[in-house]
Amino acid sequence: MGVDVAYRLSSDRAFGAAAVLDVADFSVVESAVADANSEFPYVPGLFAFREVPVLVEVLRKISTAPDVVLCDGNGIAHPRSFGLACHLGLLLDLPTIGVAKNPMMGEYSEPGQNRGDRSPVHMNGRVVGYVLRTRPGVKPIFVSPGHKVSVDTAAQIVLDLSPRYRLPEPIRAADHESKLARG
DNA sequence: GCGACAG
DNA sequence: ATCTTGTCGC
Repeated sequence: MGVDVAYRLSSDRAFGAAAVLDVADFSVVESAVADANSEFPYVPGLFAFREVPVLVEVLRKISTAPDVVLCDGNGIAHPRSFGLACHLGLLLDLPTIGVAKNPMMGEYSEPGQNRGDRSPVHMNGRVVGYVLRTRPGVKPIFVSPGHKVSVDTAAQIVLDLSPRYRLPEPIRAADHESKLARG
């Protein structure tokens, strides 16, 4: 499953979406959307307080039990080692993985140019995530565990769920749904 | 103190 | 993230 939130700046509303996919063919099995007023502003490090509320709402509408939830943002690769994916996972008691398009924390080196190439992201001498190349020659993504998933498993799952595009299919699907709901 | 800083 | 038109490429 993938989750994402789209905003309508002009009307101050947030549209959360969740999409459950079948790993066999990446088809969308179930999806749902929910909207709410965006209460909390975007503050780096406090991202969860902005998006978790509407995401919890939309997940209440999903009846399929997901194996893992991919979130737009970070997991433990966070200043307080507790990003959006950690909040959502602990709150719902579900395995979660953070998938960010840009780095926020940690030290890392540029991964190779081939699909699947990755470099560990270190924080205080610990590996908190991976910079993962999902498409050859394309900007890599930043993967870190949210809840109940190891660093290596998180990277492997995300790579497996990104067969064709830079971002994993579940997140692409959720992003699409949230934007449709936003109008 | 200064700079960096997911979406 | 959002606001926006066209444009280059498979």
